[in-house]
Amino acid sequence: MAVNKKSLFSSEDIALAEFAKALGHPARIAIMKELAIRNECICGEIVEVLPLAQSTVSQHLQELKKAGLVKGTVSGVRSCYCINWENFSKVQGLFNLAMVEINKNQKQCC
Amino acid sequence: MAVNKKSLFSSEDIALAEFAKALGHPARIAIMKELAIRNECICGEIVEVLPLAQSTVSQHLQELKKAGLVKGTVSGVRSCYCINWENFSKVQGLFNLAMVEINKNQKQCC
DNA sequence: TTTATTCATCGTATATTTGCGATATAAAAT
DNA sequence: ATTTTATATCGCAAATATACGATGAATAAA
Repeated sequence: MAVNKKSLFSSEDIALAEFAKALGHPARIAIMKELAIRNECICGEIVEVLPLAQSTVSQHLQELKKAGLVKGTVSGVRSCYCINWENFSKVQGLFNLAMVEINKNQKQCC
Repeated sequence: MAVNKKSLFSSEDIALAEFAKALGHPARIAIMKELAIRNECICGEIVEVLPLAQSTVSQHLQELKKAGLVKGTVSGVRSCYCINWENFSKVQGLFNLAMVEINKNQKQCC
């Protein structure tokens, strides 16, 4: 039991769910907001702002990276993280489209 | 350890994350899409469309309900599910606003 | 009244996520 | 060369999610 059935869904639904899941934790929402308003996205500064341990923040950053919403470059000892605009805008656009589609003619049956 | 630290974040971030998390599984994306295009949202019909067992679909529906994206009414033996437009539109709007805010002036530091 | 239908919930197994401290690695500073 | 600093990763524990079959509850049909 508890087999992974996710591959049985359409690739669009999988992609939308991956985007949503990546943003499905307040820490990752906070990280994205923080990255969006900073010029300098040094990892340590993100850690300072969040109420979580350094290793935990690092993990959340890896997840955002895995989902393609964020990219990182090392510069010396520091690690600089940025929103991966190319991908983020694209996927966020697709998500938004899906939401608009759902919102169309709001059928109410009960 | 593995304590739940979610309450340490802003209520806005928590709300946004809850919305995203509710949509963070392809089955729940598929359910929302299905509900959006149907006049009659009988539970059994949703089950037929998804590649999952009845009990699993029921669980996913409960999660969407818990997140306020869906509401259900019993009509006889049947159970009718609908998108909770009032709440869905509101939360989806807030999420969209947050995304727009993030997208503003797309700072690139690395 | 008995039987069938529809759906929710329980119990359970497994998988995944969340979180931390400890440790590793690699550059920078001394 | 040694120490400090910044960050990633490992190992672990606990929490949560995913999935199913079995069972329960309630209405409808026979």
